[in-house]
Amino acid sequence: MKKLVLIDGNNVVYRAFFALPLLNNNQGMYTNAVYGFTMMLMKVIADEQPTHLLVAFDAGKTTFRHETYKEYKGGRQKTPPELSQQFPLVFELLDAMGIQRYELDNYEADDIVGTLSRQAQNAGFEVEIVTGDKDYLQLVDDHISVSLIKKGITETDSYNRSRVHERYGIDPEAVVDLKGLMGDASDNIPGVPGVGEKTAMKLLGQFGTIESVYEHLEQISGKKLKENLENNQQQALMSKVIATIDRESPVEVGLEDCAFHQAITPKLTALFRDLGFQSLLEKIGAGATEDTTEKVASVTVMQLDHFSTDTVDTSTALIAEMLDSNYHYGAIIGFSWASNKGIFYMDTETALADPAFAEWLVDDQKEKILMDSKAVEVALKWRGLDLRGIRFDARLAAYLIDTTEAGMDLAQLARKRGIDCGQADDDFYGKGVKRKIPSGEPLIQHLGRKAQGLLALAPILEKELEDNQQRDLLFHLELPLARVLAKMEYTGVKTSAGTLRAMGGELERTLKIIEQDIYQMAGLSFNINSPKQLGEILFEKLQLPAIKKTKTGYSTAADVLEKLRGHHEIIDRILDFRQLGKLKSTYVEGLLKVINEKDGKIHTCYNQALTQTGRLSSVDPNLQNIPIRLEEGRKIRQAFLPAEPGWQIFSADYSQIELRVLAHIADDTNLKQAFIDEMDIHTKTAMDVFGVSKEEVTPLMRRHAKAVNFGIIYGISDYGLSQNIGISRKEAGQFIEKYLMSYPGVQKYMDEIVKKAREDGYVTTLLNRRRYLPDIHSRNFNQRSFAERTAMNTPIQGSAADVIKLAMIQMDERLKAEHLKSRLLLQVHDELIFEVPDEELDVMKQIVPDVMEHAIALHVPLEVQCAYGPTWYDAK
DNA sequence: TCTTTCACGC
DNA sequence: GACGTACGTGAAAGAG
Repeated sequence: MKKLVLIDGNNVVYRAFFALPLLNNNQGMYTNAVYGFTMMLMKVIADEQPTHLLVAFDAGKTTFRHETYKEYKGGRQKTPPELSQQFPLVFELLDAMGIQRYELDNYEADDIVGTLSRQAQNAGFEVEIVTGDKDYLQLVDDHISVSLIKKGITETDSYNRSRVHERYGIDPEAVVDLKGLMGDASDNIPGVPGVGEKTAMKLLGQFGTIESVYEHLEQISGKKLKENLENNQQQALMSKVIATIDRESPVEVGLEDCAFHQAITPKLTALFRDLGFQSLLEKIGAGATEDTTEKVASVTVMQLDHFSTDTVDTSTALIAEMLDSNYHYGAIIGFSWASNKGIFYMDTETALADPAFAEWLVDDQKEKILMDSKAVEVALKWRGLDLRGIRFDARLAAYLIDTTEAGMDLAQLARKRGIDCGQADDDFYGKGVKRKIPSGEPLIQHLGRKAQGLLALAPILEKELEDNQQRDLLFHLELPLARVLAKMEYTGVKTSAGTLRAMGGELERTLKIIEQDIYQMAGLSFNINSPKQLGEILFEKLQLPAIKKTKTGYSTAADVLEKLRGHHEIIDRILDFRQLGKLKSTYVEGLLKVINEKDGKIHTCYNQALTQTGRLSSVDPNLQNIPIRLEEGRKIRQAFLPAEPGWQIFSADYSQIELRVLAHIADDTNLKQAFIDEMDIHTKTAMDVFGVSKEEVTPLMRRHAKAVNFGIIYGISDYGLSQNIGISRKEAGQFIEKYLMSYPGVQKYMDEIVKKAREDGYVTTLLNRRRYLPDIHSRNFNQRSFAERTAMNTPIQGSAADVIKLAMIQMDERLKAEHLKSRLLLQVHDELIFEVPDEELDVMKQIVPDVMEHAIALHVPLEVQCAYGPTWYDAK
């Protein structure tokens, strides 16, 4: 069977442009509309399998419709240049795919589509039209259907005759009558005043056409409506004419010209590559692999069987290749380095056994440039080698320059700056199950190129830091911090597997009981962990009211279940089951899996170049989200112990560091004074927001005030706040407003930081950490609001991160200076956890708050609270 | 293998 | 008024 797909090119390109953020390729061309259009096109081809395909475009500004009505499409916003630039690219793409495209002077895309669809139906084709424009529904016929783009760019709704009738209560032929009556603001078609969709549908349901409506005017009830119809008869009829698609336009392409055969041509892959469409390249099975290898000339890499200082210089780029995601336990594939003396390679075994190599590594005076220096340092520590003289880390530098670049591969970072450094690791080694490690010359070449690329990249990154005034941030904060973190990770935290196993057994028994209870209440067994099955039980079998839906079904999230508490006793049991199940799977079983058998410790990995705010993150395992709020979960902390007998776990946390930082940055008199007076900040906020005295603050008021402070710190919206404390969005908005009125300095800061973000495109923290906010200019309300809240929030959260990082470095130095045995183990955003010998407890109680509180001088005092005990649980 | 949903911390 | 709402990590289910 022959199938013709007709696409309204203008409409789809427009939709794509507004649906997607402004993407750039590496040449600075905007590509979002082309990208979205291509996605849609590929999806349509895959779904419809057309034998014939044509994309129609509007030809120019004026059309025959302007002769009838010169205001047609008047008042439209001019096409943004970012979008018009992309049309030539769309044409190029269609040509490369061998797809017929067509425009016709004096006509619009819909006339072309209307004409061809009629011809095709007569010739026995099935026709599918793709557009976002509802006017096309008038073309729907027995063999013509219209796919309307719903949202995004690839989601569509297909309309045939019966669906049109179902949705609008009229036949497709009457769509133009509907439009004539109700008008269309976007095309500047007037219609009849006071007649909208509902009235028009009613009238047409009764009389069928506009003409017939006017023949039966006397039957129409409603004085005003009748009057409007009478006074605007000409306008209504003219609107109908304007809205009617010309199905007899002088189209010069024939159906046979639209024949389509899918083929992936070199032209197409080249175009995708130019546009930077990596994911689409992969989709069509032409990943970036082959041709990058051909382009790169080979480099001379000397393979050494022993280390010589003649190969290194005052500055040397070192690669210790590791592919395992966990550098504590992963293998080192090989070493390479590059300096003024050349490029060198040593296999792992040889290098690790060579004392001269070890001596160079440990030499503080021999400066090394690395990528992910902490990982290399830790991996070498496990092999008994000390790495010193780390002068530069390309990963950290890239992270400071632009947080969004931190995840990039060395080759990607280099290529962006015009340095050829061979293939990306994922391309060279393959990824996922396909990963394999080549040996011999290819590996040597790859590692050699990486070292060479790193050597060339470092000064460029350093220059960029210089331009951003971020040199201090790297050299005096992140790099020294990496050394501290390396020590913490390598040290690890002693963890009692016995304690965890005992908790696991206990949880297992409780879960069994709860499980049985739930099955009994539900009347059958099912998988409680499956939101799908659980949803069906709760909302279908038990008929509980479904409050929220997710994309795939009913939401069964905790906040939803919380609201159903009174409805059925099963809810409480499910919440218990969830809570305990989480403890068992993530914490008991998860942690047991990562205890090192040799030393009985857990060694986490901190990611120092990931978060957009400057905080650290912790993986493998995540030790920054060990339960604390609920007692059952908090007990997990009993498994974390000091490594030595007679030692204690010592914890020190900043009290309200974010709000203190806010008081400082915003320089708000009221907020500063609250901290100087050592007030309970949530009570103080409650007093200000609710306008009451200290004594009048109720626990509920304090709880709400706390949520407001929480919202300020995390940059949540009025909606988020309303959800948190279960009030209306309007009330939440009023809380925020009251807050800002009470703290005018904060209000001023919020206004100014958003303004600054718009001017600069980024915001900064106390120590000049940067976060770019391209969405601050977005036309999409959501994206823009989000960027604005981020602008307000990032300096607060990021500066707090700066402060604790400073404190960690200073703490490390202080411990060294005072020859203490106490060790820093963990950081949890505003909290430092140490292990401390009993005899050092007194001095630590002095030193730790001293260092943390004076890590940096703010306009408000910083306050630190300490606690200690035999386990992490007891340090409260 | 990838995506979605849920839950833990700050 | 739109629309979906702080940042992270990890487990489990289910679709492909």
